[in-house]
Amino acid sequence: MKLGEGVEAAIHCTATLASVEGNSTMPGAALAECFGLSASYLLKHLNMLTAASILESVPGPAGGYRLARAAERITLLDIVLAIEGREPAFRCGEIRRNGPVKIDASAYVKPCGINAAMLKAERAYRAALAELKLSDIVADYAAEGDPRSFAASCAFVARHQRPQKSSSTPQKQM
Amino acid sequence: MKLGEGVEAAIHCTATLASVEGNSTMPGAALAECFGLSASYLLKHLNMLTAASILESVPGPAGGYRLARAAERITLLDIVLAIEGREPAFRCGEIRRNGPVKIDASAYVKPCGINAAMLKAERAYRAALAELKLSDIVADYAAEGDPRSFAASCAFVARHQRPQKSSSTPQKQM
DNA sequence: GGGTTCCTACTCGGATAACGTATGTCCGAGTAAATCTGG
DNA sequence: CCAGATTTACTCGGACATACGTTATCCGAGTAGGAACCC
Repeated sequence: MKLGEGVEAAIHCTATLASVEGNSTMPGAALAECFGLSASYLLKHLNMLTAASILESVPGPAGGYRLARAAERITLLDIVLAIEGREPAFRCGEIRRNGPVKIDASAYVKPCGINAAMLKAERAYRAALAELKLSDIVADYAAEGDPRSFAASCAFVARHQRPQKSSSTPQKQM
Repeated sequence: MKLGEGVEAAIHCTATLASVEGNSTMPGAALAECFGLSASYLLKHLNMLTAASILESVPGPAGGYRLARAAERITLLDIVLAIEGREPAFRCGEIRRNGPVKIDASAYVKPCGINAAMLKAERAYRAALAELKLSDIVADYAAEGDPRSFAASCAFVARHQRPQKSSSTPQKQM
């Protein structure tokens, strides 16, 4: 049981993007510089987040990434599933059937109890992740984090964010 | 997030070993045959379970594996941690510090909020796994599983278990 | 001077290698049972 | 016939190759901005 390295980067980048104002975007290279990561590799993860409709990408100069929806509607579960895949961590290979004595398939119509137990635990994990909204992460960071690092992050975002010409989404559509 | 293939084998084997009576043992080769696995590779996982004090191994002829303690005192969490390691699935690389602007280390004395959130979810996962006792798995299998496969498993165990010398319950059956 | 056209520079996106971990296999150390031998 | 040492066969344990997945990198497609040019 081990999560990929990209999950951490994805969460940090998503949290950072939650600080950009309006429909401005932030280039992936800036995000990579922000966390000392390889820009080329981070793009892959950001692309996965885009495919999962968590981020939006704007090509061309002054382009970049932006949250696809409000931070209140993004959970850590969304990010983890986007990066690690939606498959359950425990995959039942039905090895109970591979024994030497072959039994009729009708004996295995019921799901494997071990698989059910593991999936039950995993549902608890995902439920806990679904409770954690990105907006809460950012709020906690602003409230309990060190003011110096918070200010530095805000300054970095303000320096690298590129306002859009209201191409796709106007100011606000609430 | 993906669990290794060996976790499934380890749980199945441990559940099977819960059916052997007294202090009898069952060879690893028999367990491998029971689930159609590679014997050489299964030994590695069984060895990990032994190192975690979940199983006991008896060398020599008529040797094999046996539960180190009652099935009521073995949880799925014990097995998963023995195979996958006790490290948390989410490893915080502290990438927040790797930014271009260097800030004094005193700004990072507080733990990373993202790491705290992920660990909180993982605690929920482990707590759910700790609630699942091996005895419950076996009981559910005996109660709700198909009688044919259950009988076949019992017959396989009875055929391959090897009573030990100090056993006070001798059973001679071929 | 204004509008149009072309060019450039910057962005994301996917295809392509290198590394590390998990998987799979092999042979050696150890032990208890069975056997052989001597009394 | 019984006791003891020896042989033996079976077990686990760790060391050695292999395969897959993740990590890391590069180059190409696309777009918007800016500059040059013509009217």
